[in-house]
Amino acid sequence: MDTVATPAEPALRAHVVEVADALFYGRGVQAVGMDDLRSASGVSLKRLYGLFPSKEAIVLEVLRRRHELWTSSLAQAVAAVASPREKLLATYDYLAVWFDDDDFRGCGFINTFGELGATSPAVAAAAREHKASFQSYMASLVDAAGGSADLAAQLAILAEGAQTTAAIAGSGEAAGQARRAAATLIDAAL
Amino acid sequence: MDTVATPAEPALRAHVVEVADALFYGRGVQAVGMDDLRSASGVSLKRLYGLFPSKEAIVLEVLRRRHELWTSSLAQAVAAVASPREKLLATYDYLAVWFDDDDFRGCGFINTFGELGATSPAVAAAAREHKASFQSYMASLVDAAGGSADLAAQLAILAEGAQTTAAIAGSGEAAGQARRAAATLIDAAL
DNA sequence: GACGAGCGAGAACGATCGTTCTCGCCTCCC
DNA sequence: GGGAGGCGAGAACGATCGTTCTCGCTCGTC
Repeated sequence: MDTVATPAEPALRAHVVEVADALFYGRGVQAVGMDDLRSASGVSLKRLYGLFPSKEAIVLEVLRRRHELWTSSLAQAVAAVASPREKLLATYDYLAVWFDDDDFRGCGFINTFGELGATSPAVAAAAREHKASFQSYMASLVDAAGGSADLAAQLAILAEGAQTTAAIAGSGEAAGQARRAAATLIDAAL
Repeated sequence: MDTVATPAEPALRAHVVEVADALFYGRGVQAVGMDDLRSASGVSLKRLYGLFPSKEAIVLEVLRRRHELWTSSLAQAVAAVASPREKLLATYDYLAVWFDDDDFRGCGFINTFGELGATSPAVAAAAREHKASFQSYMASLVDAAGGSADLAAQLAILAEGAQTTAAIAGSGEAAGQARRAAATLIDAAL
């Protein structure tokens, strides 16, 4: 039977992607070599290239995982509160918790887009799809609250701005500022 | 006397920085080699390393120039209108014009921060100072309009969010959405 | 016209990258 | 127990990077 020493291929892929995510997010994609990924994951180069055809494929898989984690965590935070208005504001509370992580370094999609978006169409598309997904999620929440599509776009812009502001300034206070702005916009619109 | 063939050193530096800015902004810093900069600028490698001690020094000079251009262009757009409220909104009109540039690819500071912020403290500091400068400029405009510091932070976050949204989505409509949100926040606060 | 300083073009260099290959060892099956 | 297949460790490879060096030419000066 399988022992710890030989995990099934899907579990190994997941492990590699998780380690790669931490490395890429913390240092930038181009600053992490395949050998760094090998040491950090304990998976040999031969196996890495058996699991993934190239480094870019790993990058895309990392972005896919990050999108899923973000989406489900946000949905969980939204589900924890009751009213449509609270659900809208829950987004910014979720951001506040995230910003206070010690290793918070901004939105991984924005960072990777800035680094590789101009050279890798696949990376640019992944970032675009992630942001479009968030915008349409916000639109569904706003719709449930009786707001317009324009309000949804405005709330999404606030969330984007809070992420880059918190990342570059190195402080999490942008989450509270964005939350107060969102509350003002919501109350003015409804 | 000096002819076209031997421009003075400051003019040559300015030329190199301008060309480097276009290359770095369009493709990302790490995707542009010193040889690309040599071909694009027509300045030999030996001269490049006589003008600047390293590639990173050129990157920092590019960011410094970009900060000055952004700051003075924004001030000019703000000066063109009269009332304090209009001056606040002029920021977003300025963004709208910028977003419609064919080669708009987001905020150069955000992009460079995402690419090199984790590895180069100097780049991270340049991005931080640029954003802090913008925030304090917004704060002075808000103060002149009789608004609070929190309103200033909120308006700055809207501008940040519009930049990344426009960059990744590839469309400039975020400027108008951010402008309408800003108007709502201003009217609610004053 | 001879000479020396300075410059451009590009080779050279050492480092590093993504990717592949080699080799030795371990393990599993008959 | 013996042979074969698969794996890990790391060398190898070709490309590319930032940076420096070499060489030959051009020019200004006496």
